[in-house]
Amino acid sequence: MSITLRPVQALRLWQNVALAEINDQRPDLTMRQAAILLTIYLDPPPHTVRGLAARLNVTKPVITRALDTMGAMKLVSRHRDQRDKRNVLVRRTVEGALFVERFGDAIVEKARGLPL
Amino acid sequence: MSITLRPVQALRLWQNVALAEINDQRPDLTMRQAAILLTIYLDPPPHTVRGLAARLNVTKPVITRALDTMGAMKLVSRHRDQRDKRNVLVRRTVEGALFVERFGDAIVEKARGLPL
DNA sequence: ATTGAATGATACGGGACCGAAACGACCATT
DNA sequence: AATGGTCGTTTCGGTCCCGTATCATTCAAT
Repeated sequence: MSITLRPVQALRLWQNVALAEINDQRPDLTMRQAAILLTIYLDPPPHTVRGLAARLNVTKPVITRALDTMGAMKLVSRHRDQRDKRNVLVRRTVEGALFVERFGDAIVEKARGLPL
Repeated sequence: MSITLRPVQALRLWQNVALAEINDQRPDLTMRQAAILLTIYLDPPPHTVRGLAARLNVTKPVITRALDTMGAMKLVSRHRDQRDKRNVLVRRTVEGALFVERFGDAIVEKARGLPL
């Protein structure tokens, strides 16, 4: 068994989530920022700039800038790797975990309300 | 009965769709643009700038600019309302319909591949 | 110690978006 | 015809993002 969605339901779901996100106070993340954030919170650590860039298939400055922005939002934090000081380890934060959790709940809620 | 998703599944779904969108050639839409496009294709016409602005709870320039961008991408088209020439009617395009259809299919596909 | 590779950050020019305000075209009422 | 309201667009100043190229730091191998 797997999650079954019809295309029109999928689109309606995306629309409803997008509408909800837009109307929240929080400045909305770009698609790339969202992908980075979710990767940090869903994929197993450690997460480095280079690793994230490879995972998303984007350049490193994209990751650096996204971490700047989301770091200012307190959604992620950066730490130098003490074993190899070239590396930066990206870590989760309490605020970030809460944000991701709320986001997941919002999607679930919109999915529940979908017409069949 | 309704669509049932667990939060972690919802997040994984969003991540996978975002990752797929980023790696497609197509320049990705902002959250607002996506909401506008989906509203045009899912909600019943006619669609006006003012109506879309009210639906999304954003200002009119946001709609105008999004229509500029997505019009250049051929995802939507604009037409003056001949009955009231102040209005602009936003219409679907073949390319836009195809884009939305593909997007829906992509979400469905990612949902199907979700671990339980 | 020196060299070369690897990592992440930064500089630069260009483009897109935002909110607020002003604008032109159009309609409806008088 | 004049007036006030409605609709969509444009302008303004500012911020953020992008891709490319370059930079400083650190590591590893000589």
